[in-house]
Amino acid sequence: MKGTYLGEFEELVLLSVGVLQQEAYGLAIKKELEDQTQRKVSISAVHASCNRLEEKGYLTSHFGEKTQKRGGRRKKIYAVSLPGQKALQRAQHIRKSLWDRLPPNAFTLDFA
Amino acid sequence: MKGTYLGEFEELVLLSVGVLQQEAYGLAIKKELEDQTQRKVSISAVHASCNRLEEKGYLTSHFGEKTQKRGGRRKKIYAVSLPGQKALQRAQHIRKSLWDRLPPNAFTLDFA
DNA sequence: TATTTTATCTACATTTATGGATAAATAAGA
DNA sequence: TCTTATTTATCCATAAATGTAGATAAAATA
Repeated sequence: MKGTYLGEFEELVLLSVGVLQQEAYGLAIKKELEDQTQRKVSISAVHASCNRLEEKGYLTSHFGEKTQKRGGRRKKIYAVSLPGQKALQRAQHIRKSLWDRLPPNAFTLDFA
Repeated sequence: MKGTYLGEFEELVLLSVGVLQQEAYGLAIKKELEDQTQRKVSISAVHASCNRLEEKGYLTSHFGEKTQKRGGRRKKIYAVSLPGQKALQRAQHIRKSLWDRLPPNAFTLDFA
């Protein structure tokens, strides 16, 4: 089972890339994750995760054009590949199938 | 971020325990996971994961009664604690909030 | 006593997240 | 042009978390 799944953090990174579109590069991904999760995320973790996702074929990347406004190295822009989209779908599907099998009142809390 | 989240495998284990109710013990959890994920899961991974989830307070456990029909050590029956339910809820919520932020046509695939 | 079912333990390899240092690319100013 | 500041990626070493195999022990029935 090791390494065969999307990790949870990886899944969030993939989703963030989908959300950010043309602005999906390291720092922006970090910020998006921090906003949504309310936790501190290290930039190294984001880069490491993106590299791994690219190795796995779930992300693609290209370097952005230079802009007039800022200094700084070019942004490495990521996009979710088709296999990446399928991996997201698969993860969702597995959870949903378990979710659907939960007996009524399995939990005290209301899972709206 | 390390260790602050439910891992993906842990999340599936929690859900399986919710599904199985009174039958939520090692082997049954393994089977449930294998059925739903279509992958091989080692029994050690299940036990290790349950132990860790119990340490984190997301699962509780008690030993089942002896049954007439079989030999064998008593089953250790798990249940999802309230914090465990909240952790599941939180994981869902974070994904949903990213999901909702996806621009239309962010993905080629249809995420029904 | 033997057999079955299950948990527990131990050791380990792999994966993941992090911090910190460094390098590259760019713009702006002297 | 030269220098400096800025923005970003890359690299490295490491700590922590995760999943696994394999051995062992315990509890139960026959």
